[in-house]
Amino acid sequence: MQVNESIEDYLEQILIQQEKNGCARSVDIATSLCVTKASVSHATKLLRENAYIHMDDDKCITLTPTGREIAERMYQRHRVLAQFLMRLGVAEDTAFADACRMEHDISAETFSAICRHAEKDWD
Amino acid sequence: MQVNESIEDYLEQILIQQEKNGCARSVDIATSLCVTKASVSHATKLLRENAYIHMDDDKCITLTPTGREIAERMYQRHRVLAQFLMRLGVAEDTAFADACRMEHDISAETFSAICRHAEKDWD
DNA sequence: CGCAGTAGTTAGAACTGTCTAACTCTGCAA
DNA sequence: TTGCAGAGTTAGACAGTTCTAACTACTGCG
Repeated sequence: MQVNESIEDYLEQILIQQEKNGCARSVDIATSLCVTKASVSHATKLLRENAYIHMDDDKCITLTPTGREIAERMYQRHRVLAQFLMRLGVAEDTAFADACRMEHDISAETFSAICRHAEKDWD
Repeated sequence: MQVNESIEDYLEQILIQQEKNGCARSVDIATSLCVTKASVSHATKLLRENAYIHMDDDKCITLTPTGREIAERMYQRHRVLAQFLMRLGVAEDTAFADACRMEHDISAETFSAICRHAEKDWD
């Protein structure tokens, strides 16, 4: 299995819920990502098989160190990109939505450059 | 057919070749996008069926007005985004490669904001 | 106890985008 | 004329992502 956009989104969402509630539930992931429970079940099966997540007996999902590494990279990108776009004058909702897609596409070099500028005031 | 990332890439590449040579050829599109001729053939079939491109008897591909509109939007985004990233300090090659993916992801609002800042000097 | 609601899984299908392999067609050169 | 090279197409396969529909399992209430 290769880690692609969809997989990164699942991992990031699991991180967010894990931080908030201690662990993530399939049904909440489905709601947040606007997909069906079946899609989540399919994705979590893959993620389990590849040791990105762990699911205990009561279906509580937590990230393994490997999964967490990817999830935190995505989550950090998401926040920094959104902040950066807002600094450029983009409305918060749009900034978060666009950041959610951009986070998968940019190279480490571009992300570094954006980090260097995300704190600045330009206007 | 919905216009997605892959379709946008084909249209943009056709525009670039059309500007350069008067029309585009499947084999050159394949080389530029690093896909097989079969993939191009499949894509151009869809693009023809949906009136985004026209292919004359000697296989010369040109954009219809509808196709051109999308292609020009993508090409403009590509150039502006790449310029913007270079202003942030990203190397040219990386800037163009990242811009090529980002161009599909950003909203009109974010693109406007980037346009407003692409010309500025920050450093 | 029985039933309803909630959570999760599985099977099967569809769609997209790509690939390889095999084919046609055309033009050119020995 | 023959045959090769280049360009394009078609068929069939595969992987990824999603869906619907039907299922199981658990919980809690009347």
